[in-house]
Amino acid sequence: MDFIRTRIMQDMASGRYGGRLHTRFPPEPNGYLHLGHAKSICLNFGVASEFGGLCNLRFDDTNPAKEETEYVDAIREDVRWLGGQWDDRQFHASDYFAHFYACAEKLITLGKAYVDDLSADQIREYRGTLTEPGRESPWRNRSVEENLDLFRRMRAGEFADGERVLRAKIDMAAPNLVMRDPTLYRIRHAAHHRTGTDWCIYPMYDYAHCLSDSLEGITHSLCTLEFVNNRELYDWILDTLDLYHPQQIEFARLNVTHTVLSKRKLIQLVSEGHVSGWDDPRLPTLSGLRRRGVPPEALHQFCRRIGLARADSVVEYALLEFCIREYLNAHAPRVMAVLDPLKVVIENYPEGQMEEFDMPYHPEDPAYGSRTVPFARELYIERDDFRLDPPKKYHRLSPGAEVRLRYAYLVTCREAVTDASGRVTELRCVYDPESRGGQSPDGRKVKGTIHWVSAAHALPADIRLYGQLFAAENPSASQNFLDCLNPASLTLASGLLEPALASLEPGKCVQFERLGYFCKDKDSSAERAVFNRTVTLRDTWAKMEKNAGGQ
RNA sequence: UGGGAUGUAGCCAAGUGGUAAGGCAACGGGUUUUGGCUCCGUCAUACGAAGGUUCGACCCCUUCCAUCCCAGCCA
Repeated sequence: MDFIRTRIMQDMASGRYGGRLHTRFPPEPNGYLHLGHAKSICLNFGVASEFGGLCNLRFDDTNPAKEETEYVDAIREDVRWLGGQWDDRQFHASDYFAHFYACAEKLITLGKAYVDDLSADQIREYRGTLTEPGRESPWRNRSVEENLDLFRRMRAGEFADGERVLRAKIDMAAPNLVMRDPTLYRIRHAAHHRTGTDWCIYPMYDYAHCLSDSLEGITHSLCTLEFVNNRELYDWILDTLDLYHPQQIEFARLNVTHTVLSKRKLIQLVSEGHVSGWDDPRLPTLSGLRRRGVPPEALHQFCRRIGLARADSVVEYALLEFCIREYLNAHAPRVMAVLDPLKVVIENYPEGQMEEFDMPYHPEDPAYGSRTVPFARELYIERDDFRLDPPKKYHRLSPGAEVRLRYAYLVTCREAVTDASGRVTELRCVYDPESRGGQSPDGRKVKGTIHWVSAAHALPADIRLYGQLFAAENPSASQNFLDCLNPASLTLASGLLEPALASLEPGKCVQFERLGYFCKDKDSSAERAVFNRTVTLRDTWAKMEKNAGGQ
């Protein structure tokens, strides 16, 4: 049990909020959601359902310059995909602009806020530094009447952008810089994606967030660690206004190796064309992960396993891969596909003959049913499943060696045909007719089993093989994170699929046996399917070879 | 340098005075018609460091060290 759930249980037991639990997921609609947001979604919606509470979806749209409706729609889709249920509780900070304004007038009346004529640069100068206290603005002690008048005129549009701001009157010598008369409102003559030109003054995050939480009756306002300093202001505003007061609790944000989870960097990757879009399967965006074939359940497991604490941490990408494999192993139908084809001719199999094998879609779960797969004299196998000069412990095909063609027959390689350059172009094999289904008729041991497709029946397909977007473990540590971009993050292959795959719907995930999990992409056409590799299978053999090569 | 937060294995993370959970990774082995899955085993004399309190300290106290956050009219 993590510290937040522990605390929620205590609060519910003590009746602190009348035994209620109400959280919120408050994204700013200025970009797409990513893995870091998944952690927050799983937390906020998760605790709500675990403890019989509610979780609101709230768009923190207080900055008209950055926010767009496109992002609102994308965020809704992503949250829904992850199972977040907000029912009729989709809110927007912009819904509360009138309330925020009224609270601001009250703060002024209380003598706790003032209109400042200082420029942005001057405000910065007056703020002081980490070690020196700030100085009070010359406009700090205006009368309530003058402040009210000025603020109303700000709202009426009488001033230009940047001309004045509304500030809280707290303490310019506060050791916490957030408390040195923070800005509450700024003037922005800009159209807001929801309120249009109704307003030309917009509230700041610190001001809007606590008031939104309070208005919605939030009990536990969960946010990331960089807001620890802001909690003092959160509390100050609510206390000063004497309003219902939720509890802000901070947790460490998620970091994952080999990727970036900063909105700024993600926007840059998309806008500069380093990736194909927000849903590029190499991106850690939820839409990218979805397109890659990552099931939402895998993300839930991931969020459960990464834990929740207050220490900065970087989770290894391998853990995400583990969670993806874990779910897909149990839920993805098995099929056969060859990504790097090598032709095989079964010399003793009659020309023109064809037979069909019934193969289960899932070896451990009969409920997945089966399909038939055609077998004929000419096949394709994976080029990597043959070696002219096999290393020790190589269980696959090589001259004279026998392997099992998955669910079909045992075959022995008689000859490898090579071209002038020495490249193997074709394998001449013989099969054992007694081994139908892949049985060993006399109990002889055949260690290797390889996948295959019938040359005459195979479906061509484009396969996108994705690797890490960044070669470096921590791209953000580099001077320019773009320098860490992995040039091999995407490689294209022309594969051959077993015919049953013709009817697979886009968005569905399957396991290409012995290769990995693949998701049919929306770019697929009737003539040619496109598959994205979600994740490879664990490959113990590749690891053995690599370790042996290192010696 | 002021304030705040955090240090437990390669990576996460429990433990909150009674003698270091769990997961990932790694390594070894069994099983296997996926070199997949699965199963079994190994993996911190040690909790940032040094002192102190205590019968007993990861836990309490003191000092120190390291890392992260804050000087937007961003969130």
